[in-house]
Amino acid sequence: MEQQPKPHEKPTLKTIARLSGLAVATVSRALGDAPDISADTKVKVRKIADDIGYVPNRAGVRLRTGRTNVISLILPVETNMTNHQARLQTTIAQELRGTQFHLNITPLFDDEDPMKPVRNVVENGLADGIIINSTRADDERVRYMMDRKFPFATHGRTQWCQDHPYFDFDNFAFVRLAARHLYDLGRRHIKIMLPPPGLNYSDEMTRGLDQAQRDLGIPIQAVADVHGDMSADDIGAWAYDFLKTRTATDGIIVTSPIASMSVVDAVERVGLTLRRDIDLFTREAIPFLKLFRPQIHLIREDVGWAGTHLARAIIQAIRNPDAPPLQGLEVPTETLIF
Amino acid sequence: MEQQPKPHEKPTLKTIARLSGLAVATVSRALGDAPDISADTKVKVRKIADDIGYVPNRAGVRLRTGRTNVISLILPVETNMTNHQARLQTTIAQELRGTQFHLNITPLFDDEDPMKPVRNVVENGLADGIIINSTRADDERVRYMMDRKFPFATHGRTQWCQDHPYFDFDNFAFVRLAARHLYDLGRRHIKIMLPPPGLNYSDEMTRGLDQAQRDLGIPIQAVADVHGDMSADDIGAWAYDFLKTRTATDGIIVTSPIASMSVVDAVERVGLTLRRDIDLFTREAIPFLKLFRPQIHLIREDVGWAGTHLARAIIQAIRNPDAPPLQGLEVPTETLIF
DNA sequence: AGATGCAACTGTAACGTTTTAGATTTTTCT
DNA sequence: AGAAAAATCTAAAACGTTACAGTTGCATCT
Repeated sequence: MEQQPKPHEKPTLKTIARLSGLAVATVSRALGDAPDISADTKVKVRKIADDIGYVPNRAGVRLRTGRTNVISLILPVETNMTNHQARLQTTIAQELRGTQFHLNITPLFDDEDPMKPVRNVVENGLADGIIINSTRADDERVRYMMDRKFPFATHGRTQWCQDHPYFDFDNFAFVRLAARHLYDLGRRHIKIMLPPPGLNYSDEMTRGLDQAQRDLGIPIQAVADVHGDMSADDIGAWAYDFLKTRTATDGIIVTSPIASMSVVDAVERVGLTLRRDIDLFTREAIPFLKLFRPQIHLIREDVGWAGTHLARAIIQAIRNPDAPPLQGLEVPTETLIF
Repeated sequence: MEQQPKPHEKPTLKTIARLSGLAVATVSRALGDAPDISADTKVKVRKIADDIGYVPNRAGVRLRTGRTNVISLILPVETNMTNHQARLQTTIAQELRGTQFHLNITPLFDDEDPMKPVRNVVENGLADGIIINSTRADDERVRYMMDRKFPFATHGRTQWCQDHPYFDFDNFAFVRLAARHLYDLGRRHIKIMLPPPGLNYSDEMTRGLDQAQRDLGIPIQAVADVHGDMSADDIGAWAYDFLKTRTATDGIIVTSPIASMSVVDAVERVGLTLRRDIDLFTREAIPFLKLFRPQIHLIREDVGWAGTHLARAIIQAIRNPDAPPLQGLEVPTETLIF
């Protein structure tokens, strides 16, 4: 056991072994809290490790165990850049602080198969877990990862979501609430602009729409030819044409803040006045629409919660695959309407 | 050389060696295009590698060479969540597509030393290169990385920036342009809200401010007690008080879109009218202020360019450390005013 | 013929870690 | 005291890669 003030290089298990007089294997097992190492030794090794600032070499661990200590967040590169995204990432990263996990951003481009990044990560062992969003009810990526028992969490639900970790905003409830709100304001000619079809939350909103029509006994029309993730300009142009020809519309439900701004702009361009002639209901993650037009009715979505939850969920899925999956649903209520 | 249809496992160099009848070392060197391998062999090896879908094991490479093939983007967790951030990341990721590099997000929290993540990455070899932003003129992180010859690129300049890769928006020019624009509109009582002091771009703006005062021969006051990264509510409250008491103000220059919205809100609350009583000049990365109030004067900042440039710059710095550093400056011009 | 040079390849070691099987010491039991 | 059992530690191998020092076979030179 040489208590030499070691040379100036990155400490490894070997360094601790030399310093403590123990074998490398013993040091490894001591730090890993293995049952066949004495308490004394564990304390001693831990002490030395802390003193010299030992940090396990990721490549070594990864090569030996296959564990990467990386979580991969797969993000569609959206045309409508939302601050949504930034906030989600930030909170995930925040929640990962203090854990061994690093956050890796894997972009998903419009022009490529959504399966590609997933397959890449799974097959090449690029991460211990994956977070995806923009789920479909029958999501191929989810099926793929479930089949292979690869840890993942989804932002948005799927048809199998009782069996996997997820976080979702309750868009079914959102639409019902929005419709009810507009109805209570006396609106009877309500339209809704849905997100791109095929996505699970679009389906949810359609369900919410059907339910709302039954609840209220009035028809609510989903507008065709346009959806919430088109460019602001396209939405604006469409909304202008639409409002110009369908003057009966007195209420409109919109999914995204950017789309809302375009719609409001169109409303004003055709000469209508918010709250007097027409009411608009939407939701937002980052509060700023209030400044834009205080007349907009809106519900707050807590994306921070989503990020925190997803981070916890994926860690749980990695560390404890047999535990019940962590699931969360943000249900908008009357009290969240501003 | 067994041309056996290999078992169903991840192909490695060993697999190719078995298939080709060559030694593992030869295969490695062939794929690495080493000079002492015959062209025939290189072709043969490459063919087999492609056929069986060989992808180098990152942990193996990393352990052996120390190269991580990771680029770390260190992002301050800002209170004012900007879509700026999201866009920057996306374009960096986009530019990294097709390279061997993965993008790692390392958050920098308000409550921690900005040196911490940098030191962590450098000392533990967590990445091959680092991208940072929110630079100071005398930035400790930059000094640290230059001393250690660790590849990095900065979003924002420093006092040493002729010697390292960077991308920056020319805030000096921005302020001059903004002031000139307001001056040409007849404004003579101009105020400016600066970003937090200490940051390099804040210094740049102060320089631009001084220059503008000399250019135009009028005083332009930097407002105290408030700066561009405070919360929207705080800025709004401050702006309200300010405008209530200093009615002489007829022009104001603001750095961020969110701050602009708050200021506009305050302007309207005190009963002033944009363009008639007061003009506001700002800049934005994602176009939406035009929808908010078309009366705002604004310049477009191309964050996409920033991301693309920074990605290229860091790759160059990693692959070719002795080449002159890639540097870019986005200079706002009259033609970019909308 | 023997030496020299060269082109093309190979064997071995090492990066840092964990696992496995085994070795050594200590304790407990009779 | 001696044997069995338990506690504690260690040596070696392996993960996939690349650098280094050879080795082999063959052509060229003197």
